Amino acid sequence: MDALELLTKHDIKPSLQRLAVMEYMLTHSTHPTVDEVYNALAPSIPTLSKTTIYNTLNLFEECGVVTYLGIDKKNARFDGNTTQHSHFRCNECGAIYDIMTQESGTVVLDEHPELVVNETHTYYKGYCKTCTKKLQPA
Amino acid sequence: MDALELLTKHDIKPSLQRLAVMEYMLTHSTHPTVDEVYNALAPSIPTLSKTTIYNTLNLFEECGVVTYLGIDKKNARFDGNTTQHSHFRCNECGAIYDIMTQESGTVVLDEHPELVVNETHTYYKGYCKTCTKKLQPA
DNA sequence: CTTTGTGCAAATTCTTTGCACCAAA
DNA sequence: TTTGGTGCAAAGAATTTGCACAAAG
Repeated sequence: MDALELLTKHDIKPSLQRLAVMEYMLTHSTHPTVDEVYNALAPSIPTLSKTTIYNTLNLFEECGVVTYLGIDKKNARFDGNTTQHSHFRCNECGAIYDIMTQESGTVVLDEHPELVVNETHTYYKGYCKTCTKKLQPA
Repeated sequence: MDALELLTKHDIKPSLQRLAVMEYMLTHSTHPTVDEVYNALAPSIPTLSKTTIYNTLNLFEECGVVTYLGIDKKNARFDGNTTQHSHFRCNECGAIYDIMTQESGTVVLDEHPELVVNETHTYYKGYCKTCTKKLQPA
């Protein structure tokens, strides 16, 4: 599904800026911050403002077309891939990897059947291959 | 294990302030923010500064005696319970519940055996009993 | 003494808000 | 026109930093 279809499907009016942000999110699985999206798009949209990136990503998140990631203590990160998967973050270099996980249907918490679960987020933290080597040289 | 033992075991010098913060974290499973800890302790330690709470909680987190929770978009939250469990956050009222989960030993990600996993964080988001009722009255 | 923790104030960073202007229906 | 999006500048909030003083060994 391309950017235009996705926005239309969610009743989001497809402005130039919104299409550009959506397109960027769909083609970059880097879990970018607001700044990263802004810096990537600003050259091609000279009048672009960071406020618009905030507006747009917040709107997208409310509509469920991107996901907010709380994995990074400093900045908000967003993921354009809303299919079921989890994330690994390297404590050393900060790189974030996608980890594929099984689709699981409706989640019911055994001990808390009264809690209605809409989203499940799983974050792994540790060290990536490069940083493991760097920190424990042969 | 009490606050003093815990700090000593991690080679953290047990100042008055640090003991008070650790004690608070051990006796309040409310996943408090820096502000909440500060407001709770300030009356009994009149000279207390918020900087000290930041210093202390950051130190504790580095030493692994408290856990940082990225579940709340606005503020950093901390958990004095470092045993294996996950969290549920109500999208409506913001309440955070502990969800007990099975102890699982060393985690190895099937498709990424090269990633060394130190921590696994699972967050559920949805609606708690009270808010479910409120939003869908009989 | 010497090291280390504390706490004030200032600085930084991230994010939101108010408002005027622009664009599209 | 009227509605809604954009973007600037300012405000707001959370967190960090620099530095002087205090405390403990």
